[in-house]
Amino acid sequence: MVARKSLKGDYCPSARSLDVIGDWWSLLIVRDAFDGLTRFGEFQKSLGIAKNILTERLRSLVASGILELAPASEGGARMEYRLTAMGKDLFPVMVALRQFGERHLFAPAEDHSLLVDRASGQPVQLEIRAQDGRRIGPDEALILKVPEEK
Amino acid sequence: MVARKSLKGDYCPSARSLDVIGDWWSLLIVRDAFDGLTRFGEFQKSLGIAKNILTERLRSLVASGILELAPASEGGARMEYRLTAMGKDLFPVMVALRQFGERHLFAPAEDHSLLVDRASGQPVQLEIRAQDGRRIGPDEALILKVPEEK
DNA sequence: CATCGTTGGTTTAATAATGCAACCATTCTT
DNA sequence: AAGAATGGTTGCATTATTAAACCAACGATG
Repeated sequence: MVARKSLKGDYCPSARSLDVIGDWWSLLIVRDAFDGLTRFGEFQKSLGIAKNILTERLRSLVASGILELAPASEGGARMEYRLTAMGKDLFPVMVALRQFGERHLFAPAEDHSLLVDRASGQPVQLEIRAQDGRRIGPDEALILKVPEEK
Repeated sequence: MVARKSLKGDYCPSARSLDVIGDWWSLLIVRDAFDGLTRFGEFQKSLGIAKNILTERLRSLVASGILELAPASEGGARMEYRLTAMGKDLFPVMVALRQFGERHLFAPAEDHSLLVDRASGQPVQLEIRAQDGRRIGPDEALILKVPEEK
């Protein structure tokens, strides 16, 4: 491999996002973080990831500003990994992935975990809307390219 | 690597989604497909991906039901890769990634491509709502686990 | 209809990423 | 103070990705 291509310079925001969280483990770590996990060992047990890889991914997520390393809330000298405000902004990504998986990757009768509104206990929904409130699907949308700089 | 772990059996729908599109290239291919690309060569040029990897990823996306291989619309014997209905359901994932990137991965003055409503030309928005219409953030939501089978 | 360029790949060899297991220093527990 | 748990690091084997060369089929051109 001649060095994995970086997408940092791409003008497509999705590409830049993937540059930060687009590898095999990062989003799973983030998912677990949304799920309340904070400790190295918790992630390691939950994901079954190799420890050296976990070390690197956590470091990378911290470096990107998605996680932060804070003194553990229970006092001890131990540290814990927590989602930053930026990390919490990945929430819609997680919900979108979840919704896709629910719709297409489970048999009709098969159980799966469910994301609910804490207040009502009812499932939450994700919607894409135009500014006038119309729901927008892929065919009603259009990507406006930025002019090539050169 | 001793065989990358498969998440097919996971009860978390996000994990299963990542099992299908969670690798380094697949979502970029899907992004380009949303962007209207259909041909092998178009993807290859757009992404700068090695051809053998592109071959494998396209095959995998077809096998997963996200893309389909159809006779090219312009008549010839050539084929083209098109998003299936299932593939189009990844739209919210793309929008969510885009939104995250726009918010956090660009300098204030920096240009980026923009997703707009085809009808009005105005940017589209992604929202997560409870059934009563309240907007929901990560702290108002809760993942209901399915009981461990064993 | 013979040739040439394009498309859509496959193969090969080199290098990078990942995994596993063993090891280690520090912190908790008892 | 001894032993276990936590949070890593290191080395080696295996897998994935890459670039580059190669190739077969198709289309266009003369």
